[in-house]
Amino acid sequence: MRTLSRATLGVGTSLLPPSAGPDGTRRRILEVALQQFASRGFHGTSIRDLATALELQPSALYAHFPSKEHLLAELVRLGHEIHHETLRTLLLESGADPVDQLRAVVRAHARVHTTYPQLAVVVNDEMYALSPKLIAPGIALRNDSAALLLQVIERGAAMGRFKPLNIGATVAAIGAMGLRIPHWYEAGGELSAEALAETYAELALRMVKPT
Amino acid sequence: MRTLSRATLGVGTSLLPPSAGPDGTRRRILEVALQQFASRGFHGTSIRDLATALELQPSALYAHFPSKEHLLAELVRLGHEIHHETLRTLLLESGADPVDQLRAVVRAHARVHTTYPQLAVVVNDEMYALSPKLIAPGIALRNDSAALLLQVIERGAAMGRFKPLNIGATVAAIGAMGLRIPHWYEAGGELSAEALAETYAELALRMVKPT
Amino acid sequence: MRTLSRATLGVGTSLLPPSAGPDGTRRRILEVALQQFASRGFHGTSIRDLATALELQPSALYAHFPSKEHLLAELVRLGHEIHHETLRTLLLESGADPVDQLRAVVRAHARVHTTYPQLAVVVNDEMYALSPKLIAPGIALRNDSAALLLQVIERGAAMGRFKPLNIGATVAAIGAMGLRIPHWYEAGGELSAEALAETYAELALRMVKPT
Amino acid sequence: MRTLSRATLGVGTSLLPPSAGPDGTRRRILEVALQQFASRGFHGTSIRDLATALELQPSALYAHFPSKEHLLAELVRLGHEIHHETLRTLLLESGADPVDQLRAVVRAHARVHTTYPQLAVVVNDEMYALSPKLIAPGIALRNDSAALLLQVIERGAAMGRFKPLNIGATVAAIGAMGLRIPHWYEAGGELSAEALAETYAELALRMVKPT
DNA sequence: GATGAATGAGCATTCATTCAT
DNA sequence: TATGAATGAATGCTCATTCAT
Repeated sequence: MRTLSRATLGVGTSLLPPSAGPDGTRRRILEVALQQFASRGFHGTSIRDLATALELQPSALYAHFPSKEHLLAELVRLGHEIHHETLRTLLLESGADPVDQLRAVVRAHARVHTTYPQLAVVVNDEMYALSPKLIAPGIALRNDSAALLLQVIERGAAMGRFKPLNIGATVAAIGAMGLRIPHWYEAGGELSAEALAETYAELALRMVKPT
Repeated sequence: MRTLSRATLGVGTSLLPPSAGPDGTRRRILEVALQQFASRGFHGTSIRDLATALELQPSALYAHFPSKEHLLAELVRLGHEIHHETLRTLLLESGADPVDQLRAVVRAHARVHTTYPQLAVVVNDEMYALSPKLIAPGIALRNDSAALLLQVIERGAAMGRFKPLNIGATVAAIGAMGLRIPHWYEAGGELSAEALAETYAELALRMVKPT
Repeated sequence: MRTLSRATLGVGTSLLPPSAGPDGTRRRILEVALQQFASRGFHGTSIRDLATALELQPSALYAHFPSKEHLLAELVRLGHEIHHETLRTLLLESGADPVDQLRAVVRAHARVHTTYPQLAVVVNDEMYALSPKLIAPGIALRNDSAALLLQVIERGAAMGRFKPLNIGATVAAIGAMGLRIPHWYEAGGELSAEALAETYAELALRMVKPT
Repeated sequence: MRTLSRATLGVGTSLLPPSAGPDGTRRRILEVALQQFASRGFHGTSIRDLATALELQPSALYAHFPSKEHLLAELVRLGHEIHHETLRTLLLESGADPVDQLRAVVRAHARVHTTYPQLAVVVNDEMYALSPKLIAPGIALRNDSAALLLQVIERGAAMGRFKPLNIGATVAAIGAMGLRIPHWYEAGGELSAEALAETYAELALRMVKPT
């Protein structure tokens, strides 16, 4: 029995970043897998489902990926890569002021989730379908991103610019705000992605109550 | 190959609320299913997995539930029930002040997620594995809860007690904070559930910048 | 494309010894597998082939054996067991005379191969399809049997009753004579199984040139 | 899971006779196929296995052989050819004495099996994977060889030089001795191929008890 | 309530083979 | 000659579920 999709994920935006590789069957497979894993889950999507959507025989996929799990692993890798990359880039552009830095990190976090919502869903909700070996690099990158946010807030607190409550809980809360975006935000609606990012940055600043 | 569980979900707390029914095989099945659906997902858990953990034959489960999907439906129903019940109770106790009301709602939201983390995970992440018919009541309850939070904030804003930014985004953000708790919070750690609830209530108040 | 069977293996005799277990689906599966592995080989026989011959669904076999390989392992185990058992029994009955002993061993070896030809074929030709773990006990039993024949001849030689040429080669030759029986001998033909066993015993005696 | 090879087949000797054709990809394919068919069986070896060992793509093999089965057929043909050729040659050199003739035939039989053990294994154990059409010439050649041995013994018996027991069983036994050589004989061990051939010839003579 | 044998559909994956390049 | 992408059938096996006992 077919069930409801997880959410109406933004259509029309490109599903994958350019770093996913050049057009061709390999990229098509990644895109179809991304869409289906995001809406029906990894275990809820069969190789036949993918093949049908691709108008290919199931066996043809194996010329491009050694297994269904490797397909997921590649998507998770891409998702972590674009997330990490975006955070790093915007943070570097933001200067030394903790307020600007926090704004930059939260904005980046939000923008990644509005730009690549399916990728974010797969990374966050389906990553655990991977075997320990394939999951490890993802866990590491995720911890890196949390650490980055933590350092920004701790530095701001040390400088007296932030008055955070429990820092760990605050970091978790700010992270969570972005993580859930793909589950409710609709691209093309009345709230633009840029406005959402700006709002979330402002909310984060309020959470650490800067002067 | 067995894979990592979704998170180290709090062990030792009772998995299900008393409303799940009296002890017995039926309750044991619900508890095992809750644990496995939460850690491996609905599609990632087989009836045989459940039966093995229960030291029962797969066919024995069918004396208690008509299908695997009904098992999930019952868990989702219980999760929504306890969530709604908790919110309603704490809100009724909070009086008319929007600040107290917001504090009550956020506290309740957090406490549900620290008390029944697996149930929260199943409700939020696995609900979409249900067929449209079984999913509808859950969607309705969820919208109710969001509406409740929205009303509290709008009333506070109208009374001049809150100065929210975009209200929809704020409601989503506050909801998200609680939803992610089961994925990182460890019961018995240095942060007590009560302290976390208090912290999240305070963060929410900061987000709407009350006077 | 279906190919010729390995040989027209004796039909009408019971395929498996009583030690294979009581009648029922499990035994039927073993018998069908034995027949097909013997004639088309382990890799040339599919689970669907077995299921078709059994008038069962492929999945039904898995209630009785955990895998196709375990099915083969059980047949190999039975084959080694009956071989070892037969040799041991006849040898014990034969008294202390090396001539009688050699006669007993060779007769037993021949009789096993005329009585359970399919089992012998599977043991000898398909055993190597097993993984190292499952193959080990079979290798051990086989070496035991060879050692037994070796000891009889060596003792006879030490007593001056036998004048063997190279003992290792002689043991191999006597073993080989029996091993090939299922590939040419036809039960019910003009040569009775008993006469064949007697002839082979005599040939073995000639090979060690007893007085 | 990779499994044990059928036996430690003599390495270092040339796998194929010169008649297999000149060096080049075609011969390399034949050699690799011979090795793998001998150790894992025809059905247990895939075109991909061969291609991997050859460091070639699976499709590349089809420039040299029309199908996997034709590859096997060519190996079987070569095996029968070399066997028949060796028997014929040594028999022609042996003169008219039945004792010399039997010695020659058994020696030739043994030498073929020590010189081309993999080829012998493929011919004897895998021939039945061929379709009836491709298998027929092999069966014929094999019967010719048996007939040749039979005639030598019958002639010797008629001349009073041999006192065989049941002739059919004796022929089968002598044939079997050679056939099993690849399964136990190790080239380079303490027993030389020549010594083994000599021993087997002597054993055969003892079996027919020549004066 | 629970079991054990069975079903029929579906699973991920591998097979030998083809074909345009 | 060789490749890389593809096919279509088949592989061993697992799935949720049923049913007589």
